[in-house]
Amino acid sequence: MEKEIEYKKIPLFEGISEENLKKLLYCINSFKREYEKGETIILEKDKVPYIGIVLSGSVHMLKNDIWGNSTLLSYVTEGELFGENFAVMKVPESSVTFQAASHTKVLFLAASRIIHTCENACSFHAQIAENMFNLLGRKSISFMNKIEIMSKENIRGKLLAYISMLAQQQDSKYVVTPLSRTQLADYLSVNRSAMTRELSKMRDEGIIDFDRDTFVIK
Amino acid sequence: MEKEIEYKKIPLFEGISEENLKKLLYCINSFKREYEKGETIILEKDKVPYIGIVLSGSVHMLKNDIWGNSTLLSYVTEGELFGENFAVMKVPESSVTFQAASHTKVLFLAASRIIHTCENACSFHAQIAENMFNLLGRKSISFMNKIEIMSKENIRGKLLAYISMLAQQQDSKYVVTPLSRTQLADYLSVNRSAMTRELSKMRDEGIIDFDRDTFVIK
DNA sequence: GATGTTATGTTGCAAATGCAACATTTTGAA
DNA sequence: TTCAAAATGTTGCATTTGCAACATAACATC
Repeated sequence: MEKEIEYKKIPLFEGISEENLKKLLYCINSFKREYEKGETIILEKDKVPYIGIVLSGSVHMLKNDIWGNSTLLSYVTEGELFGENFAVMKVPESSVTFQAASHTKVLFLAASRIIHTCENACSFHAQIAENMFNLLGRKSISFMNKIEIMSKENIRGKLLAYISMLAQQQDSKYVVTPLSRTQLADYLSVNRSAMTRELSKMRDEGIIDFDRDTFVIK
Repeated sequence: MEKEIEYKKIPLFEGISEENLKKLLYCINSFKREYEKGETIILEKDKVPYIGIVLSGSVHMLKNDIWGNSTLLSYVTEGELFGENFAVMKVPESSVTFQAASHTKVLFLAASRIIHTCENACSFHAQIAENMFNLLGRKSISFMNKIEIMSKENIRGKLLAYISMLAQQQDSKYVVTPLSRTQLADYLSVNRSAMTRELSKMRDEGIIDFDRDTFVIK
């Protein structure tokens, strides 16, 4: 059995002392649940007034279309949130399914208790709301980045947009990608072999150079 | 000169009475500014501790890559927010440029005054925080939808994913799209004529039917 | 209604991409 | 180390897509 992540390492709890966290977890109606591999955590169309935090294991986010085809949209690992986009809505209905990818422990927090400050307006309560804003903004920005990259007309455009984004983030012309080739092709939604072919072409044309996980912009 | 949108029609201010709104706007350090067409509102890498609301005109969101190419990412019209994803971050630095697309009036609100409840914990202050959570969640979900659609391997897949999404939202097999063909091709990041060609093929194969802005799933 | 403008549909052709099959390299477990 | 599994690179070929050019339809303005 995998160990649970320490609460102090969870980004949503950043800046909250351990004693306060205990009180807070009680105050915001938190509860834990475990799921077997493959078990559904939240089903499409479910009401989700809760934000989930993965304590151990991992969670897949799936989307079913009206013909019944299922697509893996993303996955959530230890310490990360899921369902928060839906939970903060006025009508907190999920449009995706969350499923345990392995044996998984989840901590649920009532979103309304984070969105609305409590009567006693405790400082740590304000802190978790602030952290929540942060995380929502961060996720939105990463979505924006992906959309910007994916909207490029061809594979070369996507690769250049991706590398450009890394260069801006890392502020260098030597950039390191956290994704393997297979993962990168998946992220860009392009064929893996077509992608490596394009990378080779770009190297031949002297636009970029690369070695393993490092790209050089010329 | 275009008229400003009424404050009560701005989603961020929903549920706040006019008297309270006046106090609130003062409390959260709001201020108005006008921009000429083409004028830069927020430049990439700028610190943006403010959330912008378009009162009249419209704003373009642009992204520059490291080679200097500029891409139009989206546009923001009357009553809508911009910069909020960046403003709610701990380090509120924009990674995009905002530019007035026409003569534009903008209302700025200090994000920190929305994120942190004020000392007197007024109810309308809590309301705007709640609205802000709502809007962030909503934007995130619309990004997710777009990513899901764009990650389909080919034009047919994208069209089907788009139509499926509409069908789920409208809960019907007869769906109405708010986008023209040209706009839809743009949204899906595909060539317009290739898209209409694919639509015709799909009709020939009996998968869908369509007339103007209505699609029928068979 | 006349007329110019924009959106939409159609098609041939060139280019880009996906696919499959295979060689090579890297990784991880025993 | 040794071996199997997974990741990566390469290439020919079929398919898809973008592009350009054009015809037609819808729309707006006078």
